[in-house]
Amino acid sequence: MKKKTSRLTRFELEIMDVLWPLGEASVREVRDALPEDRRPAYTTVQTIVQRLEQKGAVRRSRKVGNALMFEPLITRKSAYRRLIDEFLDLFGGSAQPVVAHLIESGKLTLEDIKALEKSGEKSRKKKGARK
Amino acid sequence: MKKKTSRLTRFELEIMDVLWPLGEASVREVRDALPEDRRPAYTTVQTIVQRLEQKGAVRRSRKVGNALMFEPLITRKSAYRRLIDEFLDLFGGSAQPVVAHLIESGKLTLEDIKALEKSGEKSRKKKGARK
DNA sequence: AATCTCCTACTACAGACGTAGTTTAGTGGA
DNA sequence: TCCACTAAACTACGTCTGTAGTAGGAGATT
Repeated sequence: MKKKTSRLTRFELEIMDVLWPLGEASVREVRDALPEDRRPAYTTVQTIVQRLEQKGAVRRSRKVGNALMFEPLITRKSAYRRLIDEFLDLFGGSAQPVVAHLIESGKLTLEDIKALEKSGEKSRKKKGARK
Repeated sequence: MKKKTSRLTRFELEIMDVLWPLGEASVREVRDALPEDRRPAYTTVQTIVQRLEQKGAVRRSRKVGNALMFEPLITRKSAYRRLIDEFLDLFGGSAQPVVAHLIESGKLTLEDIKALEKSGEKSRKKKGARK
């Protein structure tokens, strides 16, 4: 059974967003990949990576020189899903009020919907099998 | 200019969800309105209401007996919007990945979106003058 | 007046987060 | 071999949240 990975915070997610595409990275690489403006201290990134490790979201893959490499243990999809589910709980678990707001505020346009319609159909057809 | 009301937490939002429909309520009334299972101590609710007061989300409206009544200072709409905006920031500010996930997980159907889009259009037309 | 009750005010506290300094240890070159 | 780097490990700390206890006031009950 899937290990119950706990919720990721904003910053943790940002770091995962670096790791997911790279497959693996050292703390320094992660830090360097963050936008230059608000780029935290090396040790700050290190701390967060450690916390991600404790949470079971990443693990040490190998050592390069004297630096550890970290790789994701959870998928972007599962992390996103988790966040979204928790967020929806704030609104009684229903997506509708949220989406209504998105539309009302113009954050979601007809174009978006059309695009989603396409990819949504495709992926729904393609995957009868699970997750 | 609009006062910068800070973000509401899950529990704070739950309490606002009691206050919004009622218009005003005492701490006891708020507490009693919460679901009987997980109903926190009286003083816990009191603390949260006080924090809501500090955050500028509610204010004391009047005194009934020896109890204070509290009324919302912010609208549900603005609070929701705030939460949603912050949440979207987690995903780079775009609604699309979120909505894509909603669709994929079956939490939202295309029909839902279309229905919402219609009403959204209507309300957007209706109100050229904002907020 | 002495109590009882209910409410407000104040205080507390642990765990999560963002943030980072300090100490220690491993590695590659001089 | 010894040093300079750089990374890992540990420690720290303020703020926010959920959670609640305690002290003290004001009205209701004898």
